[in-house]
Amino acid sequence: MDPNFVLLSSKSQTFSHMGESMKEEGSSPSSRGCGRDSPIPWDQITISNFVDSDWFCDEHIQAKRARVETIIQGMSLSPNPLMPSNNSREKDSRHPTEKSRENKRKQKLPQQQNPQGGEWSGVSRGNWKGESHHFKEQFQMLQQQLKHLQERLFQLSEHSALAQSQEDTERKKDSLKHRNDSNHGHWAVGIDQYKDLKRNFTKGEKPKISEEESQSRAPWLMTYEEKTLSEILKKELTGAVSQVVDSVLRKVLSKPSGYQTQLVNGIQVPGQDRKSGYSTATGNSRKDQLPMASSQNMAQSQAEAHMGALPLSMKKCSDSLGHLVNSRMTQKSYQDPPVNLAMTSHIQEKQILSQLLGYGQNGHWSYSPSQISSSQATSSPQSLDLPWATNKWQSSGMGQQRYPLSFTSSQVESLALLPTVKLEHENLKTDTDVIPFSSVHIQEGLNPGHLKKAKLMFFFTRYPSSSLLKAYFPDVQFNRCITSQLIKWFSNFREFYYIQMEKFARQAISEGITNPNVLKVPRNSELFRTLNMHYNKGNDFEVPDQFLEIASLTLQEFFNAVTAGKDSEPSWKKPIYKIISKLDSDIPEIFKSSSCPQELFQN
DNA sequence: TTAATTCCTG
DNA sequence: CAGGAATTAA
Repeated sequence: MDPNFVLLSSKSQTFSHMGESMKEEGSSPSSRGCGRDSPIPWDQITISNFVDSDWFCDEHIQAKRARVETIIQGMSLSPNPLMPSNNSREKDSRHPTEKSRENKRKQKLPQQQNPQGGEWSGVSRGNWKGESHHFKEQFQMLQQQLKHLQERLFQLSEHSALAQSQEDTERKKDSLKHRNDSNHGHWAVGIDQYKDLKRNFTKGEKPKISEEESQSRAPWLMTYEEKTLSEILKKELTGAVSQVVDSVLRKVLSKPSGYQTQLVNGIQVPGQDRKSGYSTATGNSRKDQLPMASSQNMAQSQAEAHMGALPLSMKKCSDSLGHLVNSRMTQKSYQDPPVNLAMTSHIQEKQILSQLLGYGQNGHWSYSPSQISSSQATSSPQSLDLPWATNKWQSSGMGQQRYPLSFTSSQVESLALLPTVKLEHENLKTDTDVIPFSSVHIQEGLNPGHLKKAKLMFFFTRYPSSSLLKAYFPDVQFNRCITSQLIKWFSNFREFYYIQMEKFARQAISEGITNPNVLKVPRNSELFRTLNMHYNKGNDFEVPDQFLEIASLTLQEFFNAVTAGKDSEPSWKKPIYKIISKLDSDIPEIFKSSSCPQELFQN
């Protein structure tokens, strides 16, 4: 599945706003100087620094408060300010030629896409308008809560700095113990007035950070009081935010009941046949509105039948990148709540929230892989290593279905084939434990690994259609250029193939052979060696007998034609081409794997 | 027109 | 193997 890169993009995108302040906090020398520098994720940095290092840097408190407020506002504000920068980044990250090509297509197609897209967003807007209001209200509630917390914290910090009696600390100890025991007295430290709010917002679900974990992660020189405050703040913030997010999602997911069964693109809906989902989709279905060629659809469902959801790239080959991305993202928001809430990263949730709030539509969510990789490469690993996101992804199994989570040696080796930027990206991910959907992410272009794979595929198909190629290169982002490049590859393969056949056929004739039936291509023959050298350099793959038979037949056809003196005719090879073109066979399913060459070589 | 193919060249 | 020209089929 590729929500991956949609998600990744959204990660970098959604958080770029708040990330401005956060990253600054996590990595700026000043904060490092105050707090002890430790490689902890920034979500923790922000919180623990907030209560920790700020105890020692009082002059920063005001600034940090402002930051937190900015963050919260950023969550409820329009992400629109992000859009322009993102778009420009997307464009800038592309090659000029590619860019112009995309632009051309975008100018050509809008008539077909926009009406559908517009109708689509109109519908969703209408359905979710009421929800949006509610969400905004909840967010405002959150903001207020946070302000209260900040004020409270500020007061307490002052108070504790002035008069920190032993009696006090003893009492805090007790309350902390009590909290550990019962998990009820979250506000035993004297913030009782927040108890009710806390209950309202946490509703049984506890933040993942356990007491021990957070203590071991933040073993600062804190008093119990401070620790307690830290814990409370952490739990409160994470709990409240996730609660709101979850409630939002619950409402959204339960709302458009009809969509759920229709928007099953790549998403297994229990009790619902996915293919019937395709066929019975109505005009309201996103799927139907995707401007895709039917052949692509077929290839898609065929591929999906074998490997689950396809990467986004396959859905983008009709050049309607943004529209398709958008629709796919929305599909995610329709997923089955119980399952997918667990599988949905916070990034996704925030992304969805942004959409629910009325932003991020009209195809502005489109991202090129290059943009994603570049944005990830430029952001700090820590900012990417969001523990909750990682945990949820690891437990989701979504990424695992299509993307190997760990690097085998061959996979690492294969990375050497990737473009430089991609390689850096991969390494970054490896280092930061955020591997899931990035290990085999969508390729913008074809790399030597793809060439290798294509050559092996030639053993099975000499005349692959573009739809077939799309099906067998799921990790490639198909566009006009890539498609024709692949087609050209096979054309070149054929060229070499036919040249060899003609050459050896003539050679046989010159050797005085009269019976074409003796012309074979045994594995010890020179012809085989030549072919194997060309298509299977390194002998990584066992040349199928089927191919050798076809080669023999080709050889005989050339032999017959030349013997009959047809080679004097203008296009005497054409009949031979026609014969051979009908001899394509099915390609083994393993070739559909995005990490195909490696898997083949391992076996 | 466009995509696919072949042929030719580097 | 890529690029370009020419041809062909849709």
